[in-house]
Amino acid sequence: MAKQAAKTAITPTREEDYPEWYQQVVKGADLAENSPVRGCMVIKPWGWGIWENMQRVLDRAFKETGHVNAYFPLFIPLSFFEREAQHVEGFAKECAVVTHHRLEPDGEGGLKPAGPLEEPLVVRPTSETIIGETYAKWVQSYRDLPILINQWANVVRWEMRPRVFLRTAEFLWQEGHTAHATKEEALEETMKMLDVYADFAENVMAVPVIKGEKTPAERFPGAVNTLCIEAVMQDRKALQAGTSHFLGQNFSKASNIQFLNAEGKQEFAWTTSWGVSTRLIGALIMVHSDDDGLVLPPRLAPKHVVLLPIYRDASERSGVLEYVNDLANELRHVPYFDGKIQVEVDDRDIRGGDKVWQHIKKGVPLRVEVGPRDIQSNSVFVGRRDQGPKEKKAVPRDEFVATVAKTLDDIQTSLFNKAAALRESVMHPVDSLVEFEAYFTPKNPDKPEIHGGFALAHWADDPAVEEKLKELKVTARCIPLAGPEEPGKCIFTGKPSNKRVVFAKAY
RNA sequence: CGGGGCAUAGCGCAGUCUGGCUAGCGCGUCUGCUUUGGGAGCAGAAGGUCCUCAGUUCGAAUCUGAGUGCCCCGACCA
Repeated sequence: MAKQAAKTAITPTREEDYPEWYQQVVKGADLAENSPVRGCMVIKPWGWGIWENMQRVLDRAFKETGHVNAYFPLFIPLSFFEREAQHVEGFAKECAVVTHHRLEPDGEGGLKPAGPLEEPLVVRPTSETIIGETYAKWVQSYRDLPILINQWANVVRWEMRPRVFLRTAEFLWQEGHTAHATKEEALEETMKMLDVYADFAENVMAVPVIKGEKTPAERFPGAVNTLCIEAVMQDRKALQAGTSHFLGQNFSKASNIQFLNAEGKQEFAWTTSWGVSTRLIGALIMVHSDDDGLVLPPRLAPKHVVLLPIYRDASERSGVLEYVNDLANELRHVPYFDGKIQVEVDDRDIRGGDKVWQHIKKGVPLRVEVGPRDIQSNSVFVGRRDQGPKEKKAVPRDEFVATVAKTLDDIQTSLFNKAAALRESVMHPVDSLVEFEAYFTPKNPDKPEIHGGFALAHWADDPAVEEKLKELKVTARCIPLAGPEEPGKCIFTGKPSNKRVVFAKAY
């Protein structure tokens, strides 16, 4: 007797234990695993495939907006790092520092660090300082500007509470660093890249975002202004999915990026920086996935279609495989998004049900079963990942091939719409502190249930507000750019306010 | 950095209190056979410095001491 099949592929469900569900989705989809180094993860091929797709699409967007790629060192001399006071304050506590350059026997069979460095090296938590130092050498005249460079790199921030993809000690990202002759141009760049991110999140990740400006307390250390995109996860918490910083002249003064303008006067350049990281994969998981595992938007899925040959014995096998391989080859020529349909034929010798569930847990958008019966009727049996695992239907083979790209677009759209509906359902105007507190207080404080959401409330920049927010474990996510001007009173201090701010618990 | 807990097979655990046969169990892994349109069954196999070091003892996974690592709660997290 087969044992009772679990109702969902992932246990626990989102409702039962959201953080644990997240970890099980990552495991079930074979995206990544924890490594022997605390806080550092091994990204496995399926997870890496998603990141590669993100990189490809973003990289093209950066090139289309006039940027080029380059690479700067992993190590930053401590003295560079010290130059921008705010920057130091923000990052000092999470820096890994290299102090030695050699190992030697410790006399007990092991090794110990030897050869102390004259100046310690900080493993980059971000590269403003080292890139600023380099730009200072490159820039002499207004004719050398703008500099529009991006780099793909790893960075290290020694986090106390790591979580796979969402907060890891080492993570991968891209960081754009630009220098401009005028403030206006730098501001325009900051906004332009925010739009690139928002467009990517919505059209490629199928994740609706709120574009906004950070409050002073949440700003990047050393920035004049930080813009961000914020997304709603299924547990109603917020996740910052991308940031774009207007750095003013803070870093150019710290690194001495000066140029001679057209009037022959020395000026400091205006700089920006902007980045997104492997954290986006965490966002992808928490926005779309369900209790059966990962759900991938087709535009980022490493494979769009998995073909599952079904046969009983060797005599059936060759016929089915021939049919399936033929179908795979035809599909591989079908254009989709910015390339072709990616197809996997899974003929591994493992039990059928187990195999199908593996692909469900990995979030492959389309599963196609082909057995002797289907071949007889020249049709295929199709399951969509955005629908239930049992909702499958027979489709004539040629129709499937002709409509596969459109079907993937449908899935992409349905995922976006579902996420947009979720976001709408958790946006909530709040007009009093009492209401605010109630909104963000779980019924069960020991094991908080899914609660809260995105509270839109009037706000004033005041230390008392920070105090209250900390108590509730809520943060000001952003001042939405699109939010209407609306006179009101700060719900914390009673001070006048002309716009609502988004508040939420956050990752 | 403060408070608490844990350390035995890849993972989850029992055994420790009360020292004593060859250190077990579940899951997973591997192999074979039977199965396969929905998460299989049977048979077999591999896999352990019982965290480390020192001590007590005829004998230590078990008792004692020191060390190390990890987890949870706080602090911290642009």
